[in-house]
Amino acid sequence: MLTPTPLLSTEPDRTQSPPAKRADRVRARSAARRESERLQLRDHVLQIAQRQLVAHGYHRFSLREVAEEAGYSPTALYRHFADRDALLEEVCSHYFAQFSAVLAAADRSATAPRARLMAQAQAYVQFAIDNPAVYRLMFLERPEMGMGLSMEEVASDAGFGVLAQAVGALAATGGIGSLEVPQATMVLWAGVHGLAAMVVTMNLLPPQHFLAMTHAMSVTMLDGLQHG
Amino acid sequence: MLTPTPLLSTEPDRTQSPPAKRADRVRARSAARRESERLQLRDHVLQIAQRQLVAHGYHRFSLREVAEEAGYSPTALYRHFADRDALLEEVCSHYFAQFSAVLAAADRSATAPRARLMAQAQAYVQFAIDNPAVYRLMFLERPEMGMGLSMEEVASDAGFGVLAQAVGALAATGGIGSLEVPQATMVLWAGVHGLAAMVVTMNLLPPQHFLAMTHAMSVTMLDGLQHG
DNA sequence: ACAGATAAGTTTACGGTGTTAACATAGGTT
DNA sequence: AACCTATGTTAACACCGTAAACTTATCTGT
Repeated sequence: MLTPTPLLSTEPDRTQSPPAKRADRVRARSAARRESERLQLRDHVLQIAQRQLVAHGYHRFSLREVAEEAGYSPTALYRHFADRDALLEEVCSHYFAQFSAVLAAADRSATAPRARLMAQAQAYVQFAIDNPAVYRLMFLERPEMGMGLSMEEVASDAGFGVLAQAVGALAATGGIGSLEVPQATMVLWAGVHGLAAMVVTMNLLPPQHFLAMTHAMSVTMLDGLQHG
Repeated sequence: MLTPTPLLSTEPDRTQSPPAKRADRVRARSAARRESERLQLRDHVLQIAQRQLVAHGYHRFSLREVAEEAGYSPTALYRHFADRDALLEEVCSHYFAQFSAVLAAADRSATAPRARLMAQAQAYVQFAIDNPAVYRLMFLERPEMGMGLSMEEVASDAGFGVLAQAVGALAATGGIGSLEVPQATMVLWAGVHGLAAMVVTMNLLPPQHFLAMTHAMSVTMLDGLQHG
């Protein structure tokens, strides 16, 4: 509408690639603009999905309501996401990045392996306290996560590089007893995950208690690893 | 129909209780029979609900399908259960009994406090492996569980009497370091719960691995408690 | 410049869910 | 015989995710 694209018929052979003519540039920019619009829309929808997820909780999350707030018909979202789960999966991966950034920051807040692990545990549970619906989505509502992996793959690849690395550092100082690094990593993860799961599912204690329990659990496990 | 209850108008004062007449007995038995029928139906529906829960998993559980298999219209169930959640709550409480029986049996399989706790942990995760949908329902899908409880109440009353008792026994032998019994109980529970939650949500490792990890986690935590 | 393909959005529709309201009816009570 | 209550039914509402058909705008190839 605003770009009439006037001269075009003067160039009959547009298949030869090296000398890019004006029409090609116009076409390229047009495609880029459309692609950017598409990405912008995707991002917009994703942000709304995030907001609604944290606002209404995981159970009430509805694709139709996301579409309504975004100003589209429900089925329009299917041009951009395969289905509801795919949409949630993308929300998920966004928060996964944020989550591992939080853990990495906690890891950097100390130098001794033990202190690094303690800080990570604290940050882990704090994240669950701050984003219950998100943690639930990431770790409690995805049966298709993994399957057929080895312990090593799970312990290292699944976004827990920082954890596995800190455990490795602890092992180097003799802080792990008879356990292998992957096993110790999984045990530590499972322990903290148990607390986080409690935080986001049953609310039987105020959050601060869980932070205190995280501390207790961390020292218990780390002591136990050392004397194993 | 079968009980015509002939002589009744001859007795004006039925409020006096001691001399129970024939009519009263008939009425009582009739009421008892109806009540028993009602309970029988409730039980029938509950059994079907259990079956479907373990068969289809938590997410696919549907009140309408339960009603269909039971041979009733969907709305009929509302005469016996407040709503879907109430129905699931009853299924839940049934399995809670079974679960704590399993834990108690495991507890009795050993005498030393530490061995008792190890056995309980193993049985705990085994239960989750055997009944994933049930464990999920019991511990992962109920936001209304508790709230406003103290740590002591949670650690003891919430069906974990066996666990708390074993921890108490361990504490008596000096097996707990600086932690109080309720705190130690919660830490142990959370640790094993983390493994169980992993079993029933993500399936990234075969079940046997989780049993091995349960062992590793138990010894780690128990060692850690001792040297804390 | 015009015909055709492609992409993005719409409306409509299907099958599913939990739940409420209005009605039917059998049984026991008065 | 009249009444009431418990236990069912059907119909209906408001959601849900998703597939199919259609509309419309934009870009593309001849």
